[in-house]
Amino acid sequence: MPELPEVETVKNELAPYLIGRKVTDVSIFWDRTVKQPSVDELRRRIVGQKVIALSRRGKYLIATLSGGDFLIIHMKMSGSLLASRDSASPPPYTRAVIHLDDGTRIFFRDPRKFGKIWLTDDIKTAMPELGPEPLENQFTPNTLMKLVKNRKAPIKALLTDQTLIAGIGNMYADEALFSARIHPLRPGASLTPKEIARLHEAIKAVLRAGIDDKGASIVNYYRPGGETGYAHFAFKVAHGRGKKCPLCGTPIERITVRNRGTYFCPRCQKAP
DNA sequence: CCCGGAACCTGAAGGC
DNA sequence: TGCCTTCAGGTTCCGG
Repeated sequence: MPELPEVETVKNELAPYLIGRKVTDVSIFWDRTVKQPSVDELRRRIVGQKVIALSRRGKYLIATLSGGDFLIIHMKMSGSLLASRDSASPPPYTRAVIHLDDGTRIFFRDPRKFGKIWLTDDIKTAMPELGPEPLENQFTPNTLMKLVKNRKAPIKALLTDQTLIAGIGNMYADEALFSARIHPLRPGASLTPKEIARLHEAIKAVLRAGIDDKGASIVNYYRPGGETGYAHFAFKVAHGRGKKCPLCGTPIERITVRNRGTYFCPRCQKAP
């Protein structure tokens, strides 16, 4: 699913459909999509509440509702939120539909059924403790150094650990490591201050570029209006099977780190 | 606490 | 055409 740039794009583009609207009904087609409370209670509680604000924390999308509740959505690997202002039937793999008082419907399309929805008056019950937002000023090179300096896990695994930094996923971790010329298997503690500085800058740059390009549409990611994003066209190594390094021409390699496909240039990113 | 791997799901794509 | 394997934007749980 969506990583930080994709969720940020969904938040920005969904807001005009949602803000100020009242929820008139909710349909759930796959019960386990609703994590909390029960499907029946969700429907009973949300109907009549107005959407006051839409925000993002890490990869979580948070709608603030007028009745004191929050509707929290995580799209996980394959989820999309699609807005429909006509009467078209829900697209395939729609797991939930939110009906609004102006006739708009929001489809939660999620082929792999990993996505989750919560309705709660306490955000903490839905979200675990998350690390800092990497695009906010509080995230400095020093922050990054403290997070990795005593860790021997591969830096790739640390970057995608949401309790350390919120919002970086598989693709943008690979892109940031390539940009900083750091091998994904380097233990966190082995990074030099210079490398930390490069990585910090690279994280911000790849995430900002991803947002500017409205997210990456490799598979299953669509923006609320149904359009794709463009960020994947700018990827240097992510999903780069069979491609060559844009800097040196060496074939991109794929390894597995924590069960996730990891792409890098074996020449620009020296092995540990 | 830290680390690695399996589990949760379904479909697309490529090899034979 | 089939069948089988691999791969896919994530998180959580379990064992060492």
